[in-house]
Amino acid sequence: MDLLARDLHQPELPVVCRSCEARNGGICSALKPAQLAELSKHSSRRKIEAGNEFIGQGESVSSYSNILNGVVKLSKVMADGRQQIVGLQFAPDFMGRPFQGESRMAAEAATDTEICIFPRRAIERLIADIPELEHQLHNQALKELDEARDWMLTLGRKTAQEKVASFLSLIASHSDPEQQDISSVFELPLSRAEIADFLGLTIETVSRQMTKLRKEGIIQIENNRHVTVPDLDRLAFAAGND
Amino acid sequence: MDLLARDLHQPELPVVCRSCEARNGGICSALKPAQLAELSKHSSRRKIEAGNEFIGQGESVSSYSNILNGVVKLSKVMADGRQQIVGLQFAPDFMGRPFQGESRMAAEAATDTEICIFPRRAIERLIADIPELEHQLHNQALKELDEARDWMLTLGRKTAQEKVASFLSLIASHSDPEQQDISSVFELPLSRAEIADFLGLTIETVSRQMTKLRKEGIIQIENNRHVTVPDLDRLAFAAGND
DNA sequence: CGCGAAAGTTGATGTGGATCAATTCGCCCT
DNA sequence: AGGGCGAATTGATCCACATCAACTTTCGCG
Repeated sequence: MDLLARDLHQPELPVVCRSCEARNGGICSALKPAQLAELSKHSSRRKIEAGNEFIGQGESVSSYSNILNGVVKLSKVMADGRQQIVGLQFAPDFMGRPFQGESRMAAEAATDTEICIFPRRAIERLIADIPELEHQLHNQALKELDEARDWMLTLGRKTAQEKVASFLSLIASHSDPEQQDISSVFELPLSRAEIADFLGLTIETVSRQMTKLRKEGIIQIENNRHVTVPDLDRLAFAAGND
Repeated sequence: MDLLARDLHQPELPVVCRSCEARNGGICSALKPAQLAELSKHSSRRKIEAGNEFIGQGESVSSYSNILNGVVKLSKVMADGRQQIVGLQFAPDFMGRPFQGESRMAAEAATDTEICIFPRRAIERLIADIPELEHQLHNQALKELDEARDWMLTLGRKTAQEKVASFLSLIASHSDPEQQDISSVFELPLSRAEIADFLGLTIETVSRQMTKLRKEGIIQIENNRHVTVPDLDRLAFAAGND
């Protein structure tokens, strides 16, 4: 990685993953400065353009990474091409899982994304030394498990309308501008096709339900991607969350 | 727990959770004998009849437990009664999650079940002392996460036929009689209604698809619950796994 | 600025699974 | 064995979402 050298010579980046430290939940926040400095010798920062797959399904994993910004989608594909997105990861999530040789799904940048890459070995050595690090990863796994199970309810039991509203709620809850309690404005990180793959629907049904929500005044959409939600409670209601 | 005293006085149970030790993955297998003896002072064994809910959705969790035998279903319910089973747990899975006050779903015994209960405090104290224990729980969480994501593909993208076949494959893979590679015989741990809630279908559709699989010779069913699969590969094929 | 491709929308029609409605089966109880 | 009841099956019909097809919007690019 030639990016490594560059990062280390920028004075404004004294340690790699300063970004992680700044946010809660990043893997680096469990490390002491000395450990962080050690880790930073082996890590590098990388930009990935929207649409680029960086871990293929069934591929072996030789590195792990923190997401610094952007959205990453995790997906599974069946032999005949049917696809299901099984998770979305936002900064500062940690990706790749220690002590497991190969990925059981594909990871692809949904938006332009920056990640901080750690070689597999370095991470596994650190985990052996620092119990707090495993605790942190364990918590992230539990968080992802909760999200996956919530989504199972959505996939199995909700109507198309509720699914689309649930998706919009999910994205709204991850749009950083400090949790507007009532309203929210954000850019959709996914295309209609990707939303369909996340919700177990077709593009057309997603489009129709978005139009319906728009006509009911629950959302406004500009340029396909820019969404305004005037009343998050109404959206949550449409999503079936009481 | 009056059961506690009883267990401690049975000479054939010198430490609680002997059963866990015997199987791989139980929480006790990470403990040294001394730690196990200590833990056993606070733990107790309990039988739960099929159909009994023992952790309600939104209830606070004051104990954790190992499943010794039987099948436990984890489910979520919407306000209007729609239900989704989000996971099945088999022995020797660990249930309840440390450091998290309340359960986000209900746990109910699907079959008659025996569990070994540990008070919340005892477990959390042990975890602080024994990194290996957290490693073990982390691994279980990752396993459950994989299962949840596999099931998301099933819920979102498979047909009713494939869903039912996927379910039967899942149960077959957990029926202990030493992994018959080609064929398998087992009792269904769930009723048709529960299978429907697991698959995001209705009772009638589950029944029709079972009939169809039966008529195609992929399975045989006796007395509603007793299933014979002469060729597991054919079943896997019907489940959409290539 | 205007062309072209990709993405999204909208409409018409088809269909897999839901819903409604009888039976039939399996099991407990005496 | 027989009666009663919940669970499961089977059939008829319906409808939410898929599919197929045409059209429109957005956006990159010379």
